Amino acid sequence: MPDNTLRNRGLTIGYVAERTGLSPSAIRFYEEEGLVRPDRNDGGHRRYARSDIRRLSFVMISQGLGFTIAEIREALADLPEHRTPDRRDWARISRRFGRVLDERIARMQALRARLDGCIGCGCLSLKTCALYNPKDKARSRGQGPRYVMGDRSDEI
Amino acid sequence: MPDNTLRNRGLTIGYVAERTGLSPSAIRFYEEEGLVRPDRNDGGHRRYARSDIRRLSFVMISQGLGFTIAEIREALADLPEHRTPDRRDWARISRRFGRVLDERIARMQALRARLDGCIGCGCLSLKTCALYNPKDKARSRGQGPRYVMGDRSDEI
DNA sequence: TATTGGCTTCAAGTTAACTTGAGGAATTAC
DNA sequence: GTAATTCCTCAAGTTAACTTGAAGCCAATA
Repeated sequence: MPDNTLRNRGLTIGYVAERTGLSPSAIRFYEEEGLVRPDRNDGGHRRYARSDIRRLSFVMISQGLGFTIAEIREALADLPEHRTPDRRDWARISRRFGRVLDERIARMQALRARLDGCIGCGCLSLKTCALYNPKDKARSRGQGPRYVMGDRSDEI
Repeated sequence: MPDNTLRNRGLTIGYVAERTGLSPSAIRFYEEEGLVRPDRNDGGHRRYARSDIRRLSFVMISQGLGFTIAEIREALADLPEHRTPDRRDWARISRRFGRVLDERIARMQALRARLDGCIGCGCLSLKTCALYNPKDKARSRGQGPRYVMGDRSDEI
């Protein structure tokens, strides 16, 4: 009575899909993206290791935290290739993601504070509007001051 | 000497683009999306009102805050159609967005806290993993407990 | 052995928020 | 009046993260 999860050594994509909740197409896509590297059996079917379930779970959790596949791939690149990743490995990656999350929260709070400062203003100019002017956008197209959200010049 | 910003009553798309920093194609796209409704002159060219600069600035700011076009459209639907929006209008919308931002920050902080709780765990199961299990995902495909990030069953 | 049913590849579709390009008309400048 | 801009529409391309479908092997089962 062969275990139907193990066919010709390794887990089938269907079983991994069952266990992770991902669709087979998503798992294949993650392979294209370099997040997993399953073996193949003689017939050309993918065969996964048990640790791939862990990897894929990490992918799902990371996505839930708002990370892109590129970021996740980079984080997973830190994992040992031939050793099963252990708690310490995951902890390292998690701490790294935690720091990124902290930065994001800080940025959101800064935006939030600026919005608070701007509520009720309504006639902001580019020169003074903190919301409009966060330097990370660098929208300066054309030179000279452009007044926005206001009617300070060239009234119609 | 006609003001080159006003051609046949109203602002040209080029001028509005200059003033907002948006590209003409983006402004046309926002029209398709229902964020602005310019007039047309006899030749079929778009003619914008001055208040459209304000609307478009609001769009840009809102996008910087992370809102989608659909959300922005909904917010702008609150604005009076034929009256130039005033400070009170903007303040109302801004407060609404502020509340949404607050929620987002809270959610991020909750995720952050869960990540902290999970660092070092490494062998989580679906039953106990707070990160994997946020109900907002509702990933349950197929019934029965699925263990993830762990090797608790069917060891290879 | 035959038949399901799972698995394979590859191409194309999906959403968001736009951009790019083609082909042509309107407007402005000289 | 003519050239140079600017604008028009419409179709298709772009990125991310996948899904869907077609056409056809591979594998488990009766």
